[in-house]
Amino acid sequence: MGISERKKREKARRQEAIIDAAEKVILEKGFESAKMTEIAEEAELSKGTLYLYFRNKTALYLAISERGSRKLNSQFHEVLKKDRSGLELIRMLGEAYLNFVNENPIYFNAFSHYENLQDRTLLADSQFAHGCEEQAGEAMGYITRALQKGIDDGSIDDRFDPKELAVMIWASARGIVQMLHLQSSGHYFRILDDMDLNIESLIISFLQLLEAGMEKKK
Amino acid sequence: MGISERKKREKARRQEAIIDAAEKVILEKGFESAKMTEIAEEAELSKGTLYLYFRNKTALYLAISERGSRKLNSQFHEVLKKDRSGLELIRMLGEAYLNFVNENPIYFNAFSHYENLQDRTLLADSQFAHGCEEQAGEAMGYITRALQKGIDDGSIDDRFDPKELAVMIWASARGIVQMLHLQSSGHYFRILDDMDLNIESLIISFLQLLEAGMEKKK
DNA sequence: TTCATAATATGACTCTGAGTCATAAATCCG
DNA sequence: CGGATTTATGACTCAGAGTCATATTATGAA
Repeated sequence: MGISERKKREKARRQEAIIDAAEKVILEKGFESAKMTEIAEEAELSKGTLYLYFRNKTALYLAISERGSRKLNSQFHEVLKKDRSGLELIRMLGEAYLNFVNENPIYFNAFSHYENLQDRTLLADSQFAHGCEEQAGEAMGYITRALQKGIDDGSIDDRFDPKELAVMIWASARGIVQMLHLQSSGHYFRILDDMDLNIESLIISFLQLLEAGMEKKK
Repeated sequence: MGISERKKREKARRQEAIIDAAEKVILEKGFESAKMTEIAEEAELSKGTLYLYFRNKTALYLAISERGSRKLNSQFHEVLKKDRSGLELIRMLGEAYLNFVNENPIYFNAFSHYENLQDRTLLADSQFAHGCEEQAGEAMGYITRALQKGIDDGSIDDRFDPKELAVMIWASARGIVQMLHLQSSGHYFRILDDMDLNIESLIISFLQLLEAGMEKKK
């Protein structure tokens, strides 16, 4: 039936529009101070309508997180197309991650927000939480593929299990990128500033360190 | 004057007691669902009194975070006393961090909570936020010292700047430990479970990877 | 011991903001 | 067109953070 098809599309579109509005408000006020009423206003809807599309505020925030991970994965997807050695691909994935967080800090905040949720009932049965997990799995897939390529082409030592290595790289890169993110949002200013360290060069060194660890020993 | 001395001590002691109560409630209900009233009850005080000791709920949570980082640093301090090579010390610091988070997940949550705060006004002029930064700086100091020792005793390659390396290790270890923490609190279950990976062995591999990267090339 | 003053404690109250629901408007379809 | 169903509204409820007028307790001078 064509009508219910169209209705579904319209529903999806409105959902996206609400997420747009939420992002805009959050960008201005931050996650904590963004109010549902403001988001509704921004979306030119009433508060009640928001709740027809998102069970609660958390669901809306999870939706932002899911959108973010989708976007990040599409960057990763682009990288994997390149004709480079496995080791180079890993480096490029790292850079893509870094750029993504630099350019879209709001999504990184959304990720953290999602990960910090303690109330498991908010996650259960949430299509958005489900989507986030799915995207995370996909991201791992990209890293794993790059690593496998590296092992095959000899640029990465084959003593590693690519899946295990992928998780380590993913997690440690997350830590580094988080530090960058905190730095640029004013946190952690003392640690890094006192040390007179530049974060960009820090990341380059980190990639070098990882690479030195992964590289095939001659 | 002896009396104002005593009063100060009592004030500090009561503050600690409130933090104890807060930790207990949070342990049962999680950060999000812990209510000031419950914490007050647990501490056998009225809600209003809590606000004589902590400007707001965030300040109380920051105090927990500060206490956590103090405790972590005292573990680090113990490690640094050992008579081991620099590289071994780094490994032991990593293990101490891991154990700490395993045994005190609440503090790790408090750290994340602190780092995720977007509203800068909550951090400004907060003695607790200040304390957290101080502790973070101290933690960096421990790592830096271990690295310097490793460079001196030849277990770590001298092509690295120990301060820069310290930040990288700190940040990447944070990412790894965070993954462990999420895993054990039910999050991220798909990524790791689908992959049939054991987190303990993951961490060992991570340390090996780092060590391989840092080790002096012969 | 007595009393004024200051420091500390209390919980009823205010206020903000998330989430609900009775009602209204719009859309669908026979 | 008119009854049914779907979507939208915003006044309302309710929980919980934070406040404040009032009460209690401690202190030190007379």
